[in-house]
Amino acid sequence: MAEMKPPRGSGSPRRTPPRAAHPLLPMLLAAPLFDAGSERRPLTPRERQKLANAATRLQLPAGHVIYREGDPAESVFINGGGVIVSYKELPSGQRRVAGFRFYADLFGLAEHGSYVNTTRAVTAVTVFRIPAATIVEILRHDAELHIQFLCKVVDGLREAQRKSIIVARRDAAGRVAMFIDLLRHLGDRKPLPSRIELPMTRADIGSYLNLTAESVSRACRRLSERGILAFDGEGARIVNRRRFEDLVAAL
Amino acid sequence: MAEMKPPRGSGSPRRTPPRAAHPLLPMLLAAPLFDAGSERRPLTPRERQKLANAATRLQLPAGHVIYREGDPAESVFINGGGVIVSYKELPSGQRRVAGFRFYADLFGLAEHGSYVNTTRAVTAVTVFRIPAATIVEILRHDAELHIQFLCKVVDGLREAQRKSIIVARRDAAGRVAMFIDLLRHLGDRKPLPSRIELPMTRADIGSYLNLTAESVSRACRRLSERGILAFDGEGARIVNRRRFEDLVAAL
DNA sequence: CGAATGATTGAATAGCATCAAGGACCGTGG
DNA sequence: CCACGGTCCTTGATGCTATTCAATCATTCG
Repeated sequence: MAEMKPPRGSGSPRRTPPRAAHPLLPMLLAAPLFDAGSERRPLTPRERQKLANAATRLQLPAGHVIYREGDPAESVFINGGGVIVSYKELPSGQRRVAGFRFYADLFGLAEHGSYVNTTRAVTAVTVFRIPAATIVEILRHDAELHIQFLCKVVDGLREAQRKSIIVARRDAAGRVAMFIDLLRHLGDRKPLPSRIELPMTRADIGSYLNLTAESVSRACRRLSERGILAFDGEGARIVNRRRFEDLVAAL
Repeated sequence: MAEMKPPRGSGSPRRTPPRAAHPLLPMLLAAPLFDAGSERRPLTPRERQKLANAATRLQLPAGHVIYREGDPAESVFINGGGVIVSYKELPSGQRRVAGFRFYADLFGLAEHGSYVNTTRAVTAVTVFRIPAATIVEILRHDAELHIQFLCKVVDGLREAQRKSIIVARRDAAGRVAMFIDLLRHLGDRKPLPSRIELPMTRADIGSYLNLTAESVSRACRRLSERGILAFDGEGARIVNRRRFEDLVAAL
């Protein structure tokens, strides 16, 4: 009765290759604060070069832990390609995924000198590491870049609030659909893709959505059965856009 | 069997008076980004004066809507005293409370020139309104204040993440306890208070915690029955600190 | 006093978590 | 080449807990 469902099993770290627009220079993309209508303004080549001069470029394999919660925060990071997961380890040993960081995302902002989350590479990634003291000095002397930085942090705040909205739904299928829609809108792709990569595990997705991996699995199956999404090896394809968007908007 | 529970009913907007440290000047309090050990540095009198010169001071009654989601974002705001709730209206008519803003909190940051949430005064409040163009100009020319601003935004990001952790709990009583603990730690009060004001409605608390007002009510009753908290008119008192902290830490 | 708002309580339902088991895939080592 | 262990995904049966629907009570305001 169940249609052919391509199981996903994979015994090891993921290996989706990162794809970066301009692999050698760090990039930030953030929505502007006050200028209505204006599109995301990317960093200028000069600004990127200024960051690059202060940054160390790292290539890390999937599974690599970039920093741990509580470590002294000596650097901030910019994702140069690939997917990174940010999470908290709870006393019970459980993980709570705070979010995923994609290309041009900023992460590693500290509180009182320590990192608040642990971050781990989901796929192979490129990251730019910038010493904290250096970035403060750069921002102090470059008001324009400072504002871009501020915009990016505000972006992070919006994402956290969007997450709250998603998690507030009670139906697991709706949460998964909204999660996929969230990923779909990342990076400002002009034609919204109909296929979305899901390199993270079901457990990671579930931890982000406040669901168990089992519930995520069941939700995916229901979405398949309803003809809304199709799940293949490491991604999902939107089968019926109408119903998908209706489900996402159904709040 | 149920012990005397002072019901809370109140037919109208709340009227808890705001208490501000220095009512005439705007204030921001934010944890520093990288300096380990250093306490929250408040704004200097000069910085406060600079903001005050650009700000309009407003006194608003409880229930007053400060701005609505989607309005053109012409100003940013600093809470000068009182409690403000920030929420989103969903198509279904439901509300999702994003958070509460207290003294020295910053709010009204836009995305693409529009406000993303609606904010409403829970109690009578004092707010400082600063035109967007002005604040950008100030930050552009005052790197130190700009960094304070950035710290405050990062603070907001942390709060949103803490909310995610709270909401991830399954038991309603635990969520309510963590919510009360969150409020307890606001403002950096030296001796943590054993009584916490709850000027917002059960529905608002529930919306913040992803619970119905009924569930909040039941959770409060259970916390009473277990001798952990006592609820009076518009607040809660910690009866057994040990068990309260155990419950809050139980993750 | 009557209307409105908010809080509380009760009973039935719906939905996810839990526990348990099985299967698919990958890398490794004999 | 193939068997093995590990990781991840899937599926099933059961129990628990918040939601829902409904009713009641308290308080404030006109």
